[in-house]
Amino acid sequence: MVTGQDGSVLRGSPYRADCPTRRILDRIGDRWTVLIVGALGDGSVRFSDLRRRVEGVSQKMLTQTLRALERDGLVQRTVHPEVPVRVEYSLTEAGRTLREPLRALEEWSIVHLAHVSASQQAHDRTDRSQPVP
Amino acid sequence: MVTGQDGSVLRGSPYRADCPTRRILDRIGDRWTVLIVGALGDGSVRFSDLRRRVEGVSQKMLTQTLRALERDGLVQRTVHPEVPVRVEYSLTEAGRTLREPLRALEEWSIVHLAHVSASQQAHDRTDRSQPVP
DNA sequence: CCGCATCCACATGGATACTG
DNA sequence: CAGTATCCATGTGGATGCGG
Repeated sequence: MVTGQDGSVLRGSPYRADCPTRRILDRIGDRWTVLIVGALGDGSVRFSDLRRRVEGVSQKMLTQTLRALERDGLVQRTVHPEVPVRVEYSLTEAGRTLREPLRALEEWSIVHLAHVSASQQAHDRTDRSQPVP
Repeated sequence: MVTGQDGSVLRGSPYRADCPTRRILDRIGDRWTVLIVGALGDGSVRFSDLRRRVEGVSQKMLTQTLRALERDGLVQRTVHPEVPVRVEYSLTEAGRTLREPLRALEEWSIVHLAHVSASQQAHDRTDRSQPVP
């Protein structure tokens, strides 16, 4: 929606369906993608291990997220046709590059979480009429 | 993420409600936060301007997101009690620091979007049975 | 073991109408 | 202008059961 031909940010619309940032955020902005990318790390992890590492994820969402990442060329899926089927996942080279900016965000989170939490509590104490969930 | 207090990656649970990354992602992972932070930039922007800059956002979501950011101490809200009320928003110092990791992510998006899109199309051509929404 | 299919609860967010 | 309040459509994601 809202597609402007000019690249102006202030005049034009920064919110466009084809905006790279928007596209990527729609991908990694979900509940699990970032955690899964983190959990994959450098190695090759099988499905059940992954499920244990990313505690709280349902197998539906794990599968779904992995499929999306695979489609995006960020995750490699390898099936070992053994007796009990073994499937391993690993980040592709492109996938590994995603870890950097993600780590930057993680850093920020760790550094600023205390400040953010303090702000929230101070704000909640100040304005009792808006208990913001 | 995936970092427990003990530093263990494989044993502990990376998914915990108090995980800093999880907390932050829950905040900025929504549809508008990142765009609004970007639209605020360095200056002071009034509500209606903001709404125009972040085209596509409803006033409900704009208000809601700004309130959350304000509560987090990332956005400063200033009311000018003039005839037609004028309200201006700007990033706090903490809020401005968020722009760096966000920019890193944006950079990544721009650099890798082509690759990701290509992967998607290749994947969709290869496997017609799973059109992955 | 890995994953798909189905049903369903809930949160997100858009449209609309009204206030100060 | 800058919200607040309400209703409602939709998407996300959890639970469960089945299949290869």
